[in-house]
Amino acid sequence: MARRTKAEAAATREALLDAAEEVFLEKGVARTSLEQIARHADMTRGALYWHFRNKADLFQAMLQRVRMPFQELVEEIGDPSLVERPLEAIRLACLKGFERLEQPRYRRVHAILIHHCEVFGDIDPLAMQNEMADEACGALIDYFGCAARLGHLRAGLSPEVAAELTQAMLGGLFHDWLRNHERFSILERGTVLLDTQLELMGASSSE
Amino acid sequence: MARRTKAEAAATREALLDAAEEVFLEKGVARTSLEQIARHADMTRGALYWHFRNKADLFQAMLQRVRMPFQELVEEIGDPSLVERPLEAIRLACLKGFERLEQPRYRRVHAILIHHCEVFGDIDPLAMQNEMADEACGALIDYFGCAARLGHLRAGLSPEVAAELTQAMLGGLFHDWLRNHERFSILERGTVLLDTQLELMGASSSE
DNA sequence: ACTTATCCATACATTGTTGAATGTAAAAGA
DNA sequence: TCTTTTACATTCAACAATGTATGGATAAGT
Repeated sequence: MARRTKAEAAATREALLDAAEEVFLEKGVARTSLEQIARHADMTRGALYWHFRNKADLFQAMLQRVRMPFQELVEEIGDPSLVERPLEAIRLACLKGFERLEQPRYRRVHAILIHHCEVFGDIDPLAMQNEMADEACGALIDYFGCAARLGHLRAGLSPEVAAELTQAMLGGLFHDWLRNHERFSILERGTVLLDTQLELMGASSSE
Repeated sequence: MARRTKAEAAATREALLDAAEEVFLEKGVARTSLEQIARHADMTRGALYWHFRNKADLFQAMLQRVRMPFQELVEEIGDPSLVERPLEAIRLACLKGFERLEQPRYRRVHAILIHHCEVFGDIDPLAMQNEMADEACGALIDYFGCAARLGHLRAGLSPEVAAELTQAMLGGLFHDWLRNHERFSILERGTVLLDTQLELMGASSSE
């Protein structure tokens, strides 16, 4: 066939990634062949093997479109007064994360990463989940530690336990929602759960 | 080769299931062939196809060895006074669950179900996880509702939210631990997290 | 205008896996 | 003891998926 212009080539690359998301989410990563993905994008495997070296390379490119580190969420809020209210910083960052997750692309890719793929090639999704969890937990420990020094935490509650508790709760909510997002809105339920959890853990005097 | 006695046949069946657990956990379900499983049990695919119809049948048989419904955990405690202390019932049931999960067989199979398999054949692990989650959440709502009627819940905390909070926290802890169990003991961390969470949610007057 | 590199389709060789068919020797049953 | 069934091993046909090699047409560079 005919060669495409650079913009068209970039468009087909995006189309292939979109098709990969949809088919991966529907059939699982292992059970989908590269031909199925290509045909779903109205292309052939030739196009796929031109833009990506193999399935693992395609997968990594798919992930790279939805990176969402915890620190970025806090920085995007851009409220300097949050330094004095670390619990509120956690709350707003999580809410921002919830809003992102409701966008189809973020939701689909994370659902694939967590529920619809196994180890394959040189890709280990569990290692990626570990990295994400470690980074989130580290940030939470920092913020809860700051809250503890400011006296914003309930007496007897260590910042480590508070961070582990919050991270476990958020992770469980995350997994439950990604399993079937039609059941509830993660923004709504996440707001309720996070607010009550933070209120339970916050110092009863101030807050 | 030679035919085995009935006891020996049952032993090879168990050996095949054990081998399936180990290889599934190491390589993922989709990436392991039936030949790899058979060879890991010092057998051939002939033995496997005799005892199981196909991969999905083997998988289901593997799951059937570790069923662990929430209600059974409560009933196994067998303390009738728990009716008046529903929060303590939840606590003891979860601790019993943690102890079970530390047994290698339970840990491995659940790790496979949650982190190392996708949909395949007529088996949908996400549907199974949904069933498990629904059952656990239903039981939690019952117990927290009972606790609310007895005045054991903090004022302003609805039993539904308490149940969702607890289930999300337990689920997150579950997933984190199954991802790599070497990092911490689910019994130890689970005890700490569950105790603090229940204390946070319990009525401050009594308890 | 000419060349070249790009973008993609098509065809082919190779491999891995499945399921079933067949073989077989001993245990169970009579 | 004789037959039948069981519990596997071995072999084979068929397919599905991958990776690569090749071809072709045009956009881009000069």
